[in-house]
Amino acid sequence: MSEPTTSEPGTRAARRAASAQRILKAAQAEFGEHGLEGTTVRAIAQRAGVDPSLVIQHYGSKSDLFAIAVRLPGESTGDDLTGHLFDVLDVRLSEPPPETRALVRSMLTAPEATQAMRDFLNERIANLARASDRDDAELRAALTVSSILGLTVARHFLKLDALATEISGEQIETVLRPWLTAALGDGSSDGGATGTGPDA
Amino acid sequence: MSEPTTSEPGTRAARRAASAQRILKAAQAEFGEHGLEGTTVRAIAQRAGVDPSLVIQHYGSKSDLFAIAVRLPGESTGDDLTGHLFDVLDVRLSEPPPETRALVRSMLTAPEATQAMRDFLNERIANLARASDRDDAELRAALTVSSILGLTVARHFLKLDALATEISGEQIETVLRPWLTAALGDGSSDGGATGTGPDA
DNA sequence: ATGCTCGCTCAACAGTTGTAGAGTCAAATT
DNA sequence: AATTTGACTCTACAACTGTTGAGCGAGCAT
Repeated sequence: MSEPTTSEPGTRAARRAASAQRILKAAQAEFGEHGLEGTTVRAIAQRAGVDPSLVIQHYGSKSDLFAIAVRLPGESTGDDLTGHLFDVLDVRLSEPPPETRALVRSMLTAPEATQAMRDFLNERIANLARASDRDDAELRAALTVSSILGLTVARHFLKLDALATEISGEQIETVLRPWLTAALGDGSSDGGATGTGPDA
Repeated sequence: MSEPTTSEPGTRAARRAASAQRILKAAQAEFGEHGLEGTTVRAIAQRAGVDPSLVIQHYGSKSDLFAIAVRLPGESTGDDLTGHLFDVLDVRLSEPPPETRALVRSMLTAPEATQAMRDFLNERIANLARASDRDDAELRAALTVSSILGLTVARHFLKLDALATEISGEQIETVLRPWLTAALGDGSSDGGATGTGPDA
């Protein structure tokens, strides 16, 4: 009686949206652990506590769900994507968000993920290179971004001993940041360590 | 009449060995392109020009074949493994060997490959760190190795624009090597460059 | 030449996969 | 209260997976 008719979030449509979200979260987690090919629709459904066919009903297909779970960028300039890899570096390196985990996990085996990662990193490199006037700026930017990628993989996916989750923290940033900034701006044969002057 | 009895490589056993090798090469190529889960025994067989069941007859199972195709190190100190990742850096960065491709491709999705990669890189880091006396030597070694890993992934698997196969060559090494050596030996806040003394 | 050996293929199976369609039951509408 | 809606589950299917065992046919020893 109290509420109008159609599209107001009441109980049935809200529950449906909640289901969709639960499925999406489950999918991100599962994709992030086992990759696109490694995760089954049934596993996602079980994790979300629903029937496998409901997953399809909601998202059309496993591939579509993956694309959404990973937020494949269309061709945007990357406004909210500016973080994605770099807040893993800039802010603090604790744990990558689920979407990033899902994307990185599949980037070597799923063509869609490879393409998405390639696009993302290419753009990131171009942005970085644009800030420098060196002639090898692009190569240096690529090396920088590659290093960050390697660090993410080594730390959060391979879980190397020296980069264990608890051991490091911001110690990594302390060592890495001047390294990277030097690599971007400073030449190899040039003399001065002209970094931004990090605290001792 | 001319030849003895049993194990001399004549025509039938030699052909068998040749088949085994052809299967192995096909497996490495296929694993290197699509990863462990992404490649089917049938695809390997077709590439080798044999029946799928022969693949199993030769190598027992798909997992066993993968382990051999990737040469999972048991616990050895890594004598011939010293190359594997570093000759991709040191010698010249053209194309990783098939075994490396197969291993890297699956390292994020196949637990066996993850473990193998982890072991390999951990040991590599330990070796590198042992050559320095800094207290953060291990962390710096890990960062160095991670960078190389990231570069390999970005260049040969993601095929980033700025690291395209033809564009770079040894230019990458020119830029990267002093960068890495500096990162290993030289501190950001410390004054003295007490490293091994890079040329130029 | 004859019988045996054995590298290889054929056919098949049991399990798993993504996905479609019919059916169910509670909630919303009248 | 009766009816319709629609979110969800059940059942099923066709395709594909790794793997097995029987059988074929060429190479070997006698």
